[in-house]
Amino acid sequence: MNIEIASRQLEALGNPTRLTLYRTLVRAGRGGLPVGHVQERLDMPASTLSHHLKRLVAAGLVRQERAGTSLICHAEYPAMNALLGFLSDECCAEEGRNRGDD
Amino acid sequence: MNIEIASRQLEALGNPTRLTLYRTLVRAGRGGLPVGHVQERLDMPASTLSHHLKRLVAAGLVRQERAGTSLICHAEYPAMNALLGFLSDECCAEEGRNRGDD
DNA sequence: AGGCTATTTCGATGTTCATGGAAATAGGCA
DNA sequence: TGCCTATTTCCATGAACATCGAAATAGCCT
Repeated sequence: MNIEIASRQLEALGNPTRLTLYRTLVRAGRGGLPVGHVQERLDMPASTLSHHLKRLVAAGLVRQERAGTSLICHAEYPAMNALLGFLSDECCAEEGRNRGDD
Repeated sequence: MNIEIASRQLEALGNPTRLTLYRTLVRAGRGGLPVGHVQERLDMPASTLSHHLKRLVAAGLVRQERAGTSLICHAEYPAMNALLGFLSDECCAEEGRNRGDD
């Protein structure tokens, strides 16, 4: 994990539509959800959904898997955990070093 | 915590410059860091830094405190924890409900 | 092959963002 | 008050983004 990857993932999640989409997939669990199912659930145009999904996939937060004519989308839990770890990582690592009074 | 706030915070972190900036403050710990100190450390123009800092403050991720002519910046740890919680929250809440075979 | 459904790509439009120099402001000190 | 340092606001520019309809593509089934 590094700044480039982390910021790309955070940017991908930093849009209300995509965050809603991502959380829908996170809630769905390991079984995932077909694109069409997500579209109905979130009631958005297919092209818009596809666009956002592509960004989440490019960021490594979502994986897609073909099942016939449908595409099943899964949240990539390991990626999410790595990102969460990166954010809390090194918290306060320099604690005190800028004050020197304790 | 809700989608609006969370996505705004994630968007704020979703830029390499701001993420670096934020992590610098997170590492600094409770003592915080003056704007000028951050500027020297990250070697960026003051106006650019101020712009990014403003976004982090607006998102509620950073708090600023005057100390004479300097402004001390602190990472808002509770906000960070709330955001991390929101992301992992409800993970797999619907697990199995879309398949019905177990 | 032909048709059907699921999904993506293309293209256009308006919006927001990132950057940084120059000028303005805030606070402290003599 | 006048000066000095710290920081922000203003402004302009180029780049990236969000949205969505229409057309294209992918994969199945008969």
